Amino acid sequence: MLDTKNSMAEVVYIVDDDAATRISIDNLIRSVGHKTVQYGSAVDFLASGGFERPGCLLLDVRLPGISGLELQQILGKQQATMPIVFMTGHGDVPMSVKTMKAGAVDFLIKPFREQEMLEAVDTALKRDRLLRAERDKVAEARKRFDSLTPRERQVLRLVMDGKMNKQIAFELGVSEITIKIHRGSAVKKMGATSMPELVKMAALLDLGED
Amino acid sequence: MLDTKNSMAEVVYIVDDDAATRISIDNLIRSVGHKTVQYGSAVDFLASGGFERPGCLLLDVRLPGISGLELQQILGKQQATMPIVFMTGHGDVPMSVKTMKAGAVDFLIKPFREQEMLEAVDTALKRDRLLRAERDKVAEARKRFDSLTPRERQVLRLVMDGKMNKQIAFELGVSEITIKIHRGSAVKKMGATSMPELVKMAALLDLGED
DNA sequence: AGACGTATCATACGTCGGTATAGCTTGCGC
DNA sequence: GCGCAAGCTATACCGACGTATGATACGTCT
Repeated sequence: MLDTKNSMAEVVYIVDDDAATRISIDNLIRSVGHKTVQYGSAVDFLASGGFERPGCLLLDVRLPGISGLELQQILGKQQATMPIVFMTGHGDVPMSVKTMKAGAVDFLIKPFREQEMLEAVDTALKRDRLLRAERDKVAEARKRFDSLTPRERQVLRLVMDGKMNKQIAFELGVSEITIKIHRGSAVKKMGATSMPELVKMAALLDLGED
Repeated sequence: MLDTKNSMAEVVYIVDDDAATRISIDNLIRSVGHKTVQYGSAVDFLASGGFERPGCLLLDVRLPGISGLELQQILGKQQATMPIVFMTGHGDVPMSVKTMKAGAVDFLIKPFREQEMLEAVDTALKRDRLLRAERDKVAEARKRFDSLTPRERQVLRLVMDGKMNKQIAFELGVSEITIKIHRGSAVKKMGATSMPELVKMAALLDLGED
């Protein structure tokens, strides 16, 4: 019962080249019940593949080899959207602005107050849960949509545009009964049990959007 | 034909207590075809009520009376979400991070490159158009939804949950034909011509969301 | 009292969506 | 060539949806 609440599989990754700092932060984060993993460089973190796991990243700006800023770029180019909290002793405004524009959760100046860091971690983990939940829903919808035949996809798009079966039939130059067949199997494959549910799934896929 | 493209009714508001800086920025912004209005203080800008008009705000952090930071807070508490580009000669990292977290588009250090400023303005205006378009759609949907009777709203919510007329009738303890009546007038009042369209409108109002 | 909006219900009719059954063609891979 | 998925079509039937017609009841505002 030690592992309660929001620390399930979530890991707070700490990447800093200074061992003392790392350990200090590690203790702080673990004191509120989060799991942690430390790395001394961006390369080590990347090699671990942990960036795909649920959690967040506490990242020093200055690092040997790949810098924190570069790591953010690299992660950004992937689908990996792990929330990042930057830490630095020597930060300037343009640097902080750049990272924030790129989606960083926070940018803390060492030495920071413990409370600041803990709040940033909370925000980051919360954001990760939201993004992850959204991404999973989209991925599931995408998977189902990809299982449709080309014709089924085509029909589904027109259905999402609010067109009636007979109109779709006319547009595609086929008979209405054919549309009914395609529509029926499309809906079944998508796993929707009602029109509203289907429309919400389609919205996740940018189908028939305004 | 001088007023083309994206400068229709959009105004770039410049708030800075230094007249020379103001004029310099004003010239720059107008040189690329944007309309501008200058203010020497946050109070003057607020008094003008311009924050509800389409456009963006170039805001000095240091201002007499209400500071730029405070102005951002004030605007944030309203529905007014005018995109803000901060400018300052003496900014620190915590300040820039705070404003970025509060939604600022950019945070520029004087002296800045002209290109930086123009790009920030473009981003800000683009964001304003998007937010404004979204806000208008929501407002329109809200207006129509508010014109429904309580019963119609209730029925519509259940329809958005994917429930059939007969199920809704059972849940509300009335006959199915009654539901059909309410549903029919609700759909008509909402102005939707198809289920997908209706669901999308409902999504804007957080009706029957997952 | 009368007008109005809201809510309720019934009957009837027409449209739309959905499925089952059954048959046809085409193209691809083995 | 054979099997198979995809696509197309027809007939038939049923349930869900929608609307028109007509009616009752209740509360509010004037």
